[in-house]
Amino acid sequence: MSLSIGDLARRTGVKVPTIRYYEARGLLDAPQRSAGNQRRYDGGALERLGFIRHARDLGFSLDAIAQLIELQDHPDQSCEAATRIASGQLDTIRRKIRRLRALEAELVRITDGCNGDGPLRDCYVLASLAGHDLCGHDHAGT
Amino acid sequence: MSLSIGDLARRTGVKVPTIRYYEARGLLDAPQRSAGNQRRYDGGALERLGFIRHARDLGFSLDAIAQLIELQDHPDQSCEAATRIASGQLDTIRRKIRRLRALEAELVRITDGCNGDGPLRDCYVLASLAGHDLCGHDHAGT
DNA sequence: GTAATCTCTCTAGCGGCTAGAGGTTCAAGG
DNA sequence: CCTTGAACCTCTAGCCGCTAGAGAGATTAC
Repeated sequence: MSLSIGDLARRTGVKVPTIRYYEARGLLDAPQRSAGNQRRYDGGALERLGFIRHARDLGFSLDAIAQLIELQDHPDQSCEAATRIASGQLDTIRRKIRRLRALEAELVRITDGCNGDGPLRDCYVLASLAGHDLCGHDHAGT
Repeated sequence: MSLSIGDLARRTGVKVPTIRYYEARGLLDAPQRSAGNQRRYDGGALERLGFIRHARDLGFSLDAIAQLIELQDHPDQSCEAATRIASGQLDTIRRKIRRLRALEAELVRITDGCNGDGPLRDCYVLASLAGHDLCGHDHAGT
């Protein structure tokens, strides 16, 4: 099997420049080249790129993915490190969700408080943004 | 009242380089300068920066904030535009929450499926990331 | 053989800051 | 009044994870 970068892109749903970017970042090995210097990929690259894509879809950072790939290459260790990375990612996502829910609540409060057709000088949206006094709780990020 | 950029930073919780950045982006008016070319702010700047900070905390983009400021400066119009921006932001946040919840569910499934002490070659975390077959649903972003 | 479509490398840009270099000004203490 | 040390100035570059575009060369289908 010999795939051009475009073939690989079509098969994995990862865009061509992104594939090159992953190579530059060290996530993908530099592949063989054709006589005319074009990249030619094999099944292994297809698999690895699929892995990367899937992990990206789940929100893992490229650094985390690099660590996971490193782990894959040493299959005799315990998988504890891999689960640790994954649960770290889960924590990150949960923190983001908590924060966004707080923002959602606050925004609902703000938009609901405004009837939407008065003049701007009385607009509850703008007033809420201007003064913390109308806001109540502290919604600084964590 | 005459505040240095550092005073302003302390009072609003916005860092000094960020204040200068906001000025360069046109969100803050260029303030008066001291004889030695240092920025000197008045109460209006304090208020506006508070507004920006609050809106940033709620996740508004700088562009959206620029629009809101523009609206503030024309207080005779209807406040419909302001509510529209705010509910757009609410939509954005809700979309993000939905997506993150899907990722959370998938990550829970993956980490729960792994006992955490087998060898990496059998690790359910890595296997799940490698193959979409273990994953089931499509969690592409929207 | 030629035209259409890839592909190559390189650079620059997005948002929203953050960090650092290298130099000037300010405010407080002696 | 003078010195110190903190704060300030401008400018450039870097972070993440791509994305877009220029200008040139390779490949493929007919």
